Amino acid sequence: MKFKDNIPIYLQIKDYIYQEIVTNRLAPGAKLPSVRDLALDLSVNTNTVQRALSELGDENVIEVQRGRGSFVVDDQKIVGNLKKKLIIGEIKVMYDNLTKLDLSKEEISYYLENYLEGRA
Amino acid sequence: MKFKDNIPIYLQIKDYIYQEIVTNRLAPGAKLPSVRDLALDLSVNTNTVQRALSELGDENVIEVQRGRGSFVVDDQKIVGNLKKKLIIGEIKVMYDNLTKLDLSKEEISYYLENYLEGRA
DNA sequence: TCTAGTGTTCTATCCAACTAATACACTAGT
DNA sequence: ACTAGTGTATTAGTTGGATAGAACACTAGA
Repeated sequence: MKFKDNIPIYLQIKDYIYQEIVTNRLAPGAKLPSVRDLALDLSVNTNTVQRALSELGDENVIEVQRGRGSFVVDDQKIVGNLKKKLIIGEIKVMYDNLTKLDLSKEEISYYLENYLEGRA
Repeated sequence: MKFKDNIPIYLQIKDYIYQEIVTNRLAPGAKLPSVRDLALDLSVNTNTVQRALSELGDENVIEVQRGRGSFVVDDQKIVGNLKKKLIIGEIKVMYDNLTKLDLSKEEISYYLENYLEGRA
């Protein structure tokens, strides 16, 4: 996995795991790879993975069990809420940043339609 | 000015100046505050401002003149292109991130409409 | 020519993120 | 009991961003 500069790796790992969960590649209740395996896969240090998983545990997105492993929270509703939260979060950041450029709601709407058309 | 953690301050200063230019609060050809004044205004170190301005200069968004000051590039077309580039950039990041959550173009469109409605 | 205002450079220090290597603590199966 | 696999913690070292303070280099006007 390739990481962007200027954004802490442990945050990018969190995002990666969010994605795996929301897309159901890591289903509710599923066991995550061990911190050591993840570190190998992502070519980062164990401590960096540890930090990411630890925060995900604090957020109740995964359940971290000493000696057993880490597991996606086994609750479809929580996962659904997470997905919605991530989606709205992305849209809000975009909207707020465009607002800072003095774009009106109508202008934002216009640019969005244009962009989506280009993806047709 | 308040800065976010996890994002280098000099990058946030760049974004801030982008905004000032694109919104015409800093018109083409206008003189920017000195690095020392900017550092005071933003409550950061001179060197941090220096780094931001230096990069903006490399990008030809401003013209940095030793002994005179820094000036917004005096070319309406360049400013216009900058604005478009920033807008498309914001939208692209949002779109790509939502795609990573396995959302289809139609789903993205749906969530966007919903969000914009809520801002009516 | 002097001076105030500007950008530029340098040295030193601090801190968070990251790495490396190792050890510790717990769990489950044999 | 032992062992393999797991999360957790510690100590040490590197790097990039940010700070502080000072000096240098250039410009324009008095």
